[in-house]
Amino acid sequence: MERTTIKNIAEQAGVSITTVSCVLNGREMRISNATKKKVIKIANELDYHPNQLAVGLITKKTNTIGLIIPDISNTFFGELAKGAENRAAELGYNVFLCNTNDSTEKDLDYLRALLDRGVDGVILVPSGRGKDEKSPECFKLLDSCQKSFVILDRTKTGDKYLGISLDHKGGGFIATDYLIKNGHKKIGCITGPLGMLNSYRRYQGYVEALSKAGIKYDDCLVKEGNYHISDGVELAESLFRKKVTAIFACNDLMAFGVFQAARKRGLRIPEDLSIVGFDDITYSEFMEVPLTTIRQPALEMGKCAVEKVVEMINNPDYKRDKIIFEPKLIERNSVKNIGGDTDGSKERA
Amino acid sequence: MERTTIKNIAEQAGVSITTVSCVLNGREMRISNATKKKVIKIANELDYHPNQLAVGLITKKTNTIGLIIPDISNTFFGELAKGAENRAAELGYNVFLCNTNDSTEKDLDYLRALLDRGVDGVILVPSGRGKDEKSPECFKLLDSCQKSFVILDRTKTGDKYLGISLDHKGGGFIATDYLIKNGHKKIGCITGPLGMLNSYRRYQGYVEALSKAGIKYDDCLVKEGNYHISDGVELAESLFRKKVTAIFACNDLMAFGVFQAARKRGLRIPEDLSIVGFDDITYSEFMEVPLTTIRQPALEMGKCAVEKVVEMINNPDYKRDKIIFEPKLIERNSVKNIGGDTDGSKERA
DNA sequence: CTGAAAGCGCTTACAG
DNA sequence: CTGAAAGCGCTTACAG
Repeated sequence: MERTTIKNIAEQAGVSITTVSCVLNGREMRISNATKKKVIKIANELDYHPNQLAVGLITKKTNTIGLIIPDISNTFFGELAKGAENRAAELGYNVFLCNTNDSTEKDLDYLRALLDRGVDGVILVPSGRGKDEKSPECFKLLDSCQKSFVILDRTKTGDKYLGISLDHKGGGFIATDYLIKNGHKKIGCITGPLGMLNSYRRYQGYVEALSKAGIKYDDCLVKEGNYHISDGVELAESLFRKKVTAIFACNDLMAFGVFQAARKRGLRIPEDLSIVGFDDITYSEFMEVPLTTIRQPALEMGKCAVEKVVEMINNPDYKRDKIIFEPKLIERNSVKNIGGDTDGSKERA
Repeated sequence: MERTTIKNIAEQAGVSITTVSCVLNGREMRISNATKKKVIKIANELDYHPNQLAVGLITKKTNTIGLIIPDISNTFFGELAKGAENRAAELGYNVFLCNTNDSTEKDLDYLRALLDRGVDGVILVPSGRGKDEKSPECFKLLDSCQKSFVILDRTKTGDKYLGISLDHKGGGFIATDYLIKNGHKKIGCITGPLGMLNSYRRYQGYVEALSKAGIKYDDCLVKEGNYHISDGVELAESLFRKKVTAIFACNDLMAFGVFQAARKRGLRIPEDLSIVGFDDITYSEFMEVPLTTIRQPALEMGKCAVEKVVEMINNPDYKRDKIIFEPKLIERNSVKNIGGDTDGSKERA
């Protein structure tokens, strides 16, 4: 069963391939209704589907988008990808998924591969920790390749690209401020890698909330992690020793780690320790004590990313603005009011 | 900056495109070292990368694999996808990710799209609940399209395809048997949709373990869910009323739901209720009480799937066997020994 | 050692 | 209303 081609149809219909192509593509050349019907009928009978390689080669349009992501098994990125993929399908695009394991070298390799495959646009969640070897090359290629692309989540400050991200600083602020409003003064912070801008911004939000409340910043209360559960476990330990009453974990995974460390130490949450996370991944709601956290709308962000690339594809001089999603506090049960002002407070547990 | 083509190189080098193609592809035609070097040098200077659409069109090989999956944001599938994607990259393949939201119609649409794009093989995790409208069409197409493919996870019994899955019945047996060995006799079971073979098999394992232990099967103790956390919450309630001492939840997500329902009811785990899950997703280890569960090696299964398609691609008459991964009991803290025999028991909490 | 030619499956001016 | 021809960017016999 070879695939049927336009040529097969032409032969059976006794017309030229030009005619077949035209009726199948609805070209306006007033083709007689008779041959039009005949061609369509035969095409259906033969279950004709155009070879997209050939179409792409000639039209320079593949209806294909590349999605480069650090770790698809990470729930946050998984939702980003899902949002993107679903929206792409709605808009008639297929997506190439590229998993980089946070290696900028793979960013570059994949970008090349995508370009070689003629994708119409690419969505990039850049790998790495800030000072990456291949990152500059990757962006250079992006600049020169004339393709539509958007930087998702891990945008750079002041860059000239269409970037989609969250107000991470605002998120860090809200999280810390909420803790402060609940009477906490000795607040630990487990950050992500500070070389990554988003991590740094969350940390800045923490600093700013402290400062605004007139609480003296203490560097000993800040620990740099790497967004893994294990970091939460380890770094929480040293924070416990400093007698913090609350911890702002810069992602939910590390917050889970804190839960675990607390359990081991016999600390009850939120009675003995309050926690706020960041991301609001699906599982946060189902932890032993449902986690209060800052929500990132991952699904919508992924969706937005493909909408933007597609807009750029259809309109090459589309304005490359920045799209900043709003962080949102999701109040659950991991924070205890230990005597702050009443607004924003919440008694439970 | 147009992409450089083979023609550009040929012009600059003053040779034919045939020559360029040959040296770049290492064809054995004893091309003089001089022109060989010249061509390569120019190709590098111009940063030449072959247009894969053209290559694919002519060679009928795209080094591309389609991966059709029900829900990429589900941790289990996310890991499957990650394993697949990483291994594909190692083997020189790019993957098209297709997210079906468990719709067989999308299975079919995507399969068509993949075929139109000339993928060399496809990995399918079929959608649906058993009695699906589009499922037969999808398999018919798979049969007739002459492509290498493997059915992953949701294999059908007795089908003639290369299927990769787990011994689900064995897993259900191990889970239930473990509960029995820990002295439980009144064991509830929250199943997946029984129209899905894998779900049914897990349930069969439960039935078999009961029977082997001489415990009378009670249909009131079995509730059919849909693998969502919410199912766990709801169905656990009715099981509590039946006074079960243990619950086998047929996936970890529903086990999380049971945790939540138990919490609401003031039931302690494992003191008042023992639970065993299925899948061993990342988060299970970090629940309030680390979940005892049956592990599915998702990463390896994804990896295996691409290895098999690639083998089939390279060797069209590759034997289409079945690959069955072994389920493995992961003992953690959600089961209490209430007086069973000592082997397999575990005192904690 | 090298090139002209055909062709992969399509689209699109252009000419009847 | 319809078709011959050129061409997308490549590969591969085939002929020198």
